[in-house]
Order: sequence, then C-alpha cells, then structure tokens
Amino acid sequence: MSNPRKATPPGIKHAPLELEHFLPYRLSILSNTVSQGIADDYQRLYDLSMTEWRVMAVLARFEGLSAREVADRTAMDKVAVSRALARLVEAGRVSRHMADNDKRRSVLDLTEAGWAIHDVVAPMARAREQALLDKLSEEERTWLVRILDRLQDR
Amino acid sequence: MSNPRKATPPGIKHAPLELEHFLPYRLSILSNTVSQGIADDYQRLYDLSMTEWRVMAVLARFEGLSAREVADRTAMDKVAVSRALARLVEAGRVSRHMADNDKRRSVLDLTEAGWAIHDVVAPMARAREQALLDKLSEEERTWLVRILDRLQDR
DNA sequence: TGCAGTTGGTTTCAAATGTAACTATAAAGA
DNA sequence: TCTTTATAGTTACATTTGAAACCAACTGCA
Repeated sequence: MSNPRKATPPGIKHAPLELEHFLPYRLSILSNTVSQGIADDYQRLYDLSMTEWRVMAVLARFEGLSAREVADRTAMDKVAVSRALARLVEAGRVSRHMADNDKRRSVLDLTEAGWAIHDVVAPMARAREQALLDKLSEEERTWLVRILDRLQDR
Repeated sequence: MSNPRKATPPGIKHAPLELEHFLPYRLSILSNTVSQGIADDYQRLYDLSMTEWRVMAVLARFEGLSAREVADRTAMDKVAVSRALARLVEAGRVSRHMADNDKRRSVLDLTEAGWAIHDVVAPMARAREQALLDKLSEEERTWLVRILDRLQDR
C-alpha cells in the first residue's frame, strides 16, 4: 500500500513534557489553588464571584470608573465586567449613574454596603497572601517580586 | 430616625488592595497569559482544548494509565477527563481498551496520530516556556524554581 | 448639518464546566 | 453466598463563560 505508516524511527525519542517541572503548568496549578482559596472565603460569606470581587476591589481603589476602565484594570473582558456589574448593582453593592458629559459611559462606585463587604474581604485576601508569603524567606520574597516584574515585561 | 447609617469613621481608611502588587492577582494574570499563549498554538493547529492537551501530555509521559490516574496527574476532575477522552478517542488520538483484570478500568494510550500531534506540540510548548525563562537570568531561574517548590509546600 | 466610523455597554447563542445522580464492576464482610 | 460499600467512569442538568451581533451615543469630517 502506498502512504506507508510513518512509525517513529527507533532512534528518535518522543521527549514528553514533564508536567511537574513545566513552568506554565506549575504556575497554573499554583495560581488556581491560591485564587480558589481566597474565592472560597468570600463566596461562602457574601455569594460573591471572583469577577465580582475583582470589580469591587478596583472600584475601592479608584472611584468613579467606567465599566470599560474596570475591564482594563482587571484584565477581564467587558462582557464579564458587564455581568458582574449587573449583579453588583442589583445587590446594592455598587451604584451606577450616567456620566453627564457622555451618556454611554457609566460612573461606578461602591455603596455603603459595598464598602462594608470590601472592608471584610480585603483583609481576608491580604491574610491569604500573607500566609503564602510566610512560606518564603525575606530573600526569596524579594526575588519573587523581581522575577514577576521580569516575567511580566515591565 | 433609628438605625443611623454607619458611615466610615473619618479616621479609618478603607485600605483597598492594590491589585497590581497583590501576589495572587499577579500570579493569575501571568499564568493565564502564558497558558493561553500556548493553548492558542495548538488550538489553531489541531483544534485541541487545553484539557485535551494536558491529557495527551500525561499519556505521552505515562503509557497505559486509567482515566482516574490521568485525572490525578493533571489535577483535573474526572468529568473533565472523561469528556476530554471522549473527544480524543473519537478523533483517533487516543486508544482506549478495557483492563483485563478490572472491567471498569480503561487502559489509555496515544495512537500514532496522537504521538504525531504530541511531537509537534510538545516542542512548541517547550519553546514558549523557554521564551519565558529567557527573560530571567540564570540566578533568577534558580530562585524561581526554589520559590515555586516552597509555595507548593513540598 | 449629516454621514461614516468608533466606542461604551448589553444581549444572544453556543460551547465549556461543575455538581449530582447514575451504571457497572469490584472488594469486603457477615 | 449474599449484602453492603467503594471505585471507575459516564450522563444529565444547571450555571458559567466567550464570541459575535447588536444598540445607542459620541466623534470627525465633508
């Protein structure tokens, strides 16, 4: 028969990845474990999704942002932001009103209720981060920050 | 009126998180960027999802695993693995047959076609990893591995 | 003006994912 | 052996997510 099967030549190895040493994989596992741990905290307490919390966090930091700006700052896409905001506004955690110079643009802020949640969740998140950092020595922490900066190209 | 509003006392700051310096957030962004970059490669070429590729990668490394073992090794849940396998078997990339000592258990292997894909994708993935590591000095790479080991508790 | 292109944001539809229930086989104990 | 319990894997259903289409408002420019 034509088109003979191309069996792997005996001399050539397949060289499979070793996932447990593969950096992208390790990052993924670590990141998911950490983020999910934090998310469990506030999901249980406030029925808040991770995207919703991120939106709240950025609104705590910068008041009066538009949805677009929230999307930019959270690296989430605008559809996700739109949905998160719909729930947050509905739940009375974020206020939204129209910008007077541009009727498409919304002006977003945490409400009192939103701030109250923020003031509980933010310290919890920080504690989780601290628990993680506690696994490292001072020297390792310094390197980690430097390495992240480099990996993220700044 | 009763139930007076509890406005934040003037002296107390809300202390919002600075996401751009918050470790869990940075990890998440970095991990997503990297993994998505790799996934784009093989999705375009082979219409392969990230979960499918992970299953293939682990089967390349360990032949004859059961679905359960694949799930354990990829940190994916068994439903995700089951679905990925269904597609992979359907596409002729993985072979599945029943273990003779245990009729519930499947014995999984890459087919020729599966290996062929593996042998293209694995080097691409490695190249991506290398591109990432190239941003670091030798010293930083060493620290990174050490730090990841620590953060993952081993 | 008024039309073309852009931008902010939402909606719609399909695909991906998670949870729980289910089937079939195996193992353990009375 | 018969019954219970555990395990491998799939199916069903509900929820989440993403891509593209969409609408409304703004901008630039003839």
